[in-house]
Amino acid sequence: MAARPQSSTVRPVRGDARVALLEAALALVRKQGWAATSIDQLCRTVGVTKGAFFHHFASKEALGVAAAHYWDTFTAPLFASAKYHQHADPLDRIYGYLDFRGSIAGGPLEDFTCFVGTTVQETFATSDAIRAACGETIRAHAERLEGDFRAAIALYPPRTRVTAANLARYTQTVIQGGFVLSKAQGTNAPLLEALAHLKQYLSFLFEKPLKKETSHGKRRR
Amino acid sequence: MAARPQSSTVRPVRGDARVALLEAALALVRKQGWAATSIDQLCRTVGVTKGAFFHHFASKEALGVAAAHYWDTFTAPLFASAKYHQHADPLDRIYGYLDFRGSIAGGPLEDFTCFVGTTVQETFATSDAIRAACGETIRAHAERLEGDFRAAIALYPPRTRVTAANLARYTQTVIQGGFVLSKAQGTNAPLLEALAHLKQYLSFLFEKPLKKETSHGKRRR
DNA sequence: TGCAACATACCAACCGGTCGGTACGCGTCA
DNA sequence: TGACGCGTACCGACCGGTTGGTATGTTGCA
Repeated sequence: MAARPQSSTVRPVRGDARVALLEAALALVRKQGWAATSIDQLCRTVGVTKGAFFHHFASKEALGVAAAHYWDTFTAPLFASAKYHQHADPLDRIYGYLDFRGSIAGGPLEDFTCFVGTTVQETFATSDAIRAACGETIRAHAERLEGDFRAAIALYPPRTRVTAANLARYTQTVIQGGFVLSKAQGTNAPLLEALAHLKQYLSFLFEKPLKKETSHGKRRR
Repeated sequence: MAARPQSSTVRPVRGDARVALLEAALALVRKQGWAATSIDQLCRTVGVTKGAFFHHFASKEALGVAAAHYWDTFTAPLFASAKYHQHADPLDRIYGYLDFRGSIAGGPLEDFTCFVGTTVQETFATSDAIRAACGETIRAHAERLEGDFRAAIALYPPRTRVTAANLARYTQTVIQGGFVLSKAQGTNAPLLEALAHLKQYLSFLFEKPLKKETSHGKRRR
C-alpha cells in the first residue's frame, strides 16, 4: 500500500479529460442513445469525477454540441484519407465512397452507425443547440461530396435535372435510413442493400454502368 | 369551487387508460425520444396514476413493445384507406404511395415522423424485445408494398435484377432517412427531396416515365 | 361477491447540476 | 535559486428532484 499512485496509467493524464469525455460520449450515445447516457456514466467510464465534467462543459447540452462537432473532426479524416479519392473519374469516386461506407459497416452496429443521426432524432424538438450542431455536421459531410457530384454532372449530363447539393443530401438520407433499418433488423444487410440501390440509381441517372464487383448486399450476407 | 369533479371529461372514462397511455406514448416519444419520456409524464398527460400504468404494463419495456404494435395497427388503416390504391397500374400505386407520404409530411416534424424509427435507434442494443417489435412493425409495413412491387416487376421488367421485398425495404430506408435529415435540418424538405429521388429511381428501373405534376421538393418549399 | 380497473403511498437508485476545496504547472521577480 | 502568485484541471460531497418499480388499498361494474 506504500506504492505511490501511478497516476499516469490508472487514470488519463491530466489534460485529457475533455477529449476522453467526448470520445466516451460518442461510444455510449451511439449504443444507448442520448438521454440514456448519463453524466455519471460518462465520468465513470473515463475515470474522472463530475467536477472534471462540469469544468469542461457547462451542461449536458453543451457536451452534446461539442460532441457533434467532435464527431465531424473525428470522421472527416477517415473519409479524407480513404483511397477512393484516387479515381480519376468523379463518378468512380462517388461509387468508391459508397463502397467504402459498405466496407466499414462490419461488426456491432454501434461501431459504424452515426452519432449525430442518433442524437438528433432524440433532441430535434427539445434542444435547438444540439439539433443545429448535428444538422451542421451532416451538412458538412454531405458538402464534401458535392465537388465530385458537380464534376460528375458536368462529365455525364444527367437524365433529369438534379443538383450536386441535392444528390449529396440524398446520399446521406439513404445512409441514415440504412442505419435505422439495420438497427431494426439487427444486421447490416439493409444498409448494404440501400447502398447498392443508390449506386444503381446513380448509374441510371448518369448513364454510366456499374462494374460487376460492386454489388453490395446482393449475394453476400 | 364547490363544483363536483366532472370525472368524465377531465379524465378518460374507466377502461380507456391503456389505449390513452399508448397514444400518449406515441406522441411524446416521437417528440422527445424513448428514454426522455418517463412513466410519470405519460401518466400525467393522460390523467391517471402509476397504479394504472403498472396495471396494464409490466414495465416500461413492455409499454414499448405494446406501443410498437399499436403503431402498426394505428398507421395501417391510414395507408389502407388512402386513395392511391385505386390506380389500375401497380407502379402508379407505388408512386401514389410515395406522393401520399409526401402529402402527409406537413406541420411539426413530430406529427409525421415515425415512432418505431425513433425508438429503435435508442433501444436496439439495450432492449431486444423493443428492437424486435420495431423491426417487425417496419417489416410489416414494407411487406404491404410488396404486392404492388411484385406486380410492377411482372408488368415492367426491371433493368436490373431486383426483388419486391428488396425494393419495399429500400423504400422504407429512404423514408426513414428522410425523417432523420428532416429533423436535423428542421424542415420537411429533405424528406420531400428523397421521395422525389426514389420515384426517379423507380421510373428509371421500370422504364416508366413520371408525370409532370409528381415532383415533390423540386420547386416548392 | 368477485374481479378488473384503478388510486395512494412509498422506495432506493439515480438524475443533472452546484460548490468549496485541492493538486500542479508556469511565469515572474527578488 | 526559490518562493510567490495565479490559472487550469480536477476532486468529491452534496442538493432537490425524478426515475422505474412495488405494495397495498379503494372503487365500480357484472
